[in-house]
Amino acid sequence: MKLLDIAEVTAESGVPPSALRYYEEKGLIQALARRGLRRQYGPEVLQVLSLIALGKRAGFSLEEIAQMFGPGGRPALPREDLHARAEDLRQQARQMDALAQMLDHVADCPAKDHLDCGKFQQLLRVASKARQRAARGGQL
Amino acid sequence: MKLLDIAEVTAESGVPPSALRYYEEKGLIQALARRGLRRQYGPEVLQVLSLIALGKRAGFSLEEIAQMFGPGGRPALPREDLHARAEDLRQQARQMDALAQMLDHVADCPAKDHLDCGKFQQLLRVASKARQRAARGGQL
DNA sequence: CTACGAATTCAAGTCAGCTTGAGGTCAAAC
DNA sequence: GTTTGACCTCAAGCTGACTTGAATTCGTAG
Repeated sequence: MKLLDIAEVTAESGVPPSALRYYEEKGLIQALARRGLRRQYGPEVLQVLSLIALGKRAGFSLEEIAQMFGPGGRPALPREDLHARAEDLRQQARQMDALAQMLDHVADCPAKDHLDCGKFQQLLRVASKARQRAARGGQL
Repeated sequence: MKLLDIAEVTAESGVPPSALRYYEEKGLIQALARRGLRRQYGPEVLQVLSLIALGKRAGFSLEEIAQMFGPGGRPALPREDLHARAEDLRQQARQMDALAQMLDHVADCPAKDHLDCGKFQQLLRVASKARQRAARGGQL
């Protein structure tokens, strides 16, 4: 079982050493051993880092990510919460698709102001709808 | 044309006055007038705020949002950039759906560690794949 | 016309997520 | 055995997105 030096983890993941140490401090990853002072990571750390990157992109805080995927292997959250978050994510994914459509649209729409454009308005309504009082977050 | 007091905007949008003033300072919104010192907003500010909320959820900075949807009505970015961002967003939306599946899965999967679970691994691969060297961001 | 309360400005503070720098340690190459 | 260079720790600094608080300004109700 090959162990990775912090620099190797950085090379393969793109995550700088300072961030890796920070993640460790926050309980998201851990080195399997030390050689002298130096951290030695197992290969699976790369997957955990993918997971962290994914979670961050989805807007989760490091703390939330740790609760869901942190070392321990098992989430520190009740099943129902996990399913709720999943539902939220799907909602968010649809909003993102709508936003993508809006960007494509404004790129080519001739209107002087995107808010004047019916198509744009409609996309915005769709994107903002259905999220009325959905869990995480709040009102807008 | 009815003008809105800052408190009304807050009431309808959920965005606190301090944040509204901050957005104005950053050029994302603007009041149509002042009554004395008090800002008077047009109703369309609510749509702009929806747009901001959407953009934030998608991980854009306020500056990026201003470039895309800021006052001026027209994006301050070349068409190609907008389409590129749209493509990125769709990618991200798919990643979010994958993450949702992962959450649903870990909620019920009996494995002691999610990384031991083949299904989970597969979902992670799918989510992390295809984004190898896609524009915005970098390596992981 | 005074008083109230909602809004204003401006400076400073907060939090997350890192980065940077100084000073120290240690494995491996020479 | 010493030097080198990668890594370490710890404290301080930075950016983005706001919030908070003090001191002030006004429109409106009485």
